[in-house]
Amino acid sequence: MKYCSISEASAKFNISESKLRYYEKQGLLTRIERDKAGRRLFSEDQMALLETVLCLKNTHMPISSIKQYMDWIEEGENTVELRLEMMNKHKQAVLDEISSMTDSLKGIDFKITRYSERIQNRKNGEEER
Amino acid sequence: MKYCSISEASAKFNISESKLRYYEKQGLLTRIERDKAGRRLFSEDQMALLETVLCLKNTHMPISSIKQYMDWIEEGENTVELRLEMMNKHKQAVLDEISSMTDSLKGIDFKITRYSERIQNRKNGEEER
DNA sequence: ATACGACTTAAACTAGGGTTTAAGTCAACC
DNA sequence: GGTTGACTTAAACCCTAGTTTAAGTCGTAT
Repeated sequence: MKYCSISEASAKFNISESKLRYYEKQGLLTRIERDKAGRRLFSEDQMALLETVLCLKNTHMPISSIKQYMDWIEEGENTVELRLEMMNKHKQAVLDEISSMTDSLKGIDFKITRYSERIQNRKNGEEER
Repeated sequence: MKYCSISEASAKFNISESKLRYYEKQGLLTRIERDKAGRRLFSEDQMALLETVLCLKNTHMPISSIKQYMDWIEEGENTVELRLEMMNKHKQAVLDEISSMTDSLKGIDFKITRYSERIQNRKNGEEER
């Protein structure tokens, strides 16, 4: 099995090493092995789990909830229903947030249109002088 | 012209009164009038500006940037280009964020599918006993 | 006139999410 | 064998975005 150092993991996911250490400290990443010098070694499994953590982070799940989810993964097969329920709820929350952002974007687009018109009108006015 | 009290504004936009006060204190809402007892009165113009603030908030623009934008609105016509540029940049940032969230959502959907399968397989296994 | 509810303020406090710091270990090169 | 560079830790610090608190004002109903 291939292992990644913290710098490799950091590069692969484009996330700072300090964040990786922070996530481990917060319990988002567990069972990370160490070499004899005490350096973190990320197994392929760990890298997959990390990718999941980053998906959840990226969709604004709070660290405490991600921790709960990762704890359930650790706990094993009898938490699959809980995990499914959590992911379904989170999916809906993400869809809601995206739709709310898309809505607000319409207001922003309206501003862009109006400002462009104003600038254009000013230019036309100048020509007529 | 019709004026809204803070409680009406709060109800209309479904935002707490303390946030409205906070936004005013941070300079996101300016020139809010007061009645003789010192209570805030939101004009229709103010309500429109507030809606804009909430659009920007909702799309994760930091308070300091929203303040810059509102200051430019106060400053008048000669900041229209700056405002247009800011809105264009922000629009792109929002589109990027939405697309990144949509990407991460695929990972979440994959989990949902896999968990559903595992639960289904378990049920099938039970039937066969 | 007094009690009540809605309103006000500045300032302190909280939570979330990191980053930085201080002090130290290890191993490989010169 | 000593310096260098990558790594480690716990704890302190920082910023953003609010919420809460303490103290007080106003005006209407009783």
